[in-house]
Amino acid sequence: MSRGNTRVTDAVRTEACPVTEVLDRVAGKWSIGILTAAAHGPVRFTELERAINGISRRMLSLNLRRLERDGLLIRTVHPTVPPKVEYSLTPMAQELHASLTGLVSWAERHRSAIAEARATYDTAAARELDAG
Amino acid sequence: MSRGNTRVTDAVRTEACPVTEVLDRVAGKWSIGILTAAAHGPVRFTELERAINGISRRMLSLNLRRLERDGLLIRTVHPTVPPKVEYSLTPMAQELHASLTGLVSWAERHRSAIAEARATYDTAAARELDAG
DNA sequence: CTGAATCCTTCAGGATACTG
DNA sequence: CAGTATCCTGAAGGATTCAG
Repeated sequence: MSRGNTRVTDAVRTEACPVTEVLDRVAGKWSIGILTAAAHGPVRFTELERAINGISRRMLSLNLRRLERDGLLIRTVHPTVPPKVEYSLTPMAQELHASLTGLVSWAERHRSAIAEARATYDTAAARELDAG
Repeated sequence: MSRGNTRVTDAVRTEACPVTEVLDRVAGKWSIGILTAAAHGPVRFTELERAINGISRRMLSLNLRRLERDGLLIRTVHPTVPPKVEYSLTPMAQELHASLTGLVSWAERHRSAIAEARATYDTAAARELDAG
């Protein structure tokens, strides 16, 4: 999520708006996908890369670091050759994943309704352009 | 939800698509705040502007349009002078708001744990820099 | 295999000014 | 009151390359 030229520090912002703090954990194009992909046990880097359709190696790495930093992911390095690194959710993240499941469920249930609403809205706007 | 010997790849691909759609509706700095602020009945534009700390008039307007387009907000114009416009959640959005409440609750419960994890992570990184 | 480093583009979002 | 229009910045994210 872009914050533009906001001058407010993170500390002040999160204190003022806890809602934003939630979003920051889940924000970004890939966080939910990573959390979902890692929810059912230890997963290797390459497995995640293959599982999450369209993610770049860079973004996967960046997001894994951020999630690990926030205490949502456990990173386990097996000192073998070739290296083997596994990621899994912390208990805290497991809870988060449960909430996210609710979101996913909502999206599945209303996906077509949203598409329809959007189409209706757009045709209405187009008609106004014709009329005006 | 697949478990056990189901391969991660298959489990995630089927979820990753709606996941992206969810995120698109909730993405952005203000969507959750707007949905939360409008959840308890019709709210006027200026009321939202005051309720949501730090939002600009432009972003409020843009997000209201987007939410309305997706069928999450109802926009009611009262042809009075001065103009009066009220926003309220559609039933679909009410359900979404229920899920979002879970997210907010999660954030409140684990906020300090996240801050602590972050501090630990950062000090560990700093120590490695010193050692190296 | 698991990354980190670098460069580059896109776009959300802030500041500001204007309008019915 | 409830917006729209314009300009601009900074962060997200993609592509590519290098490394342990």
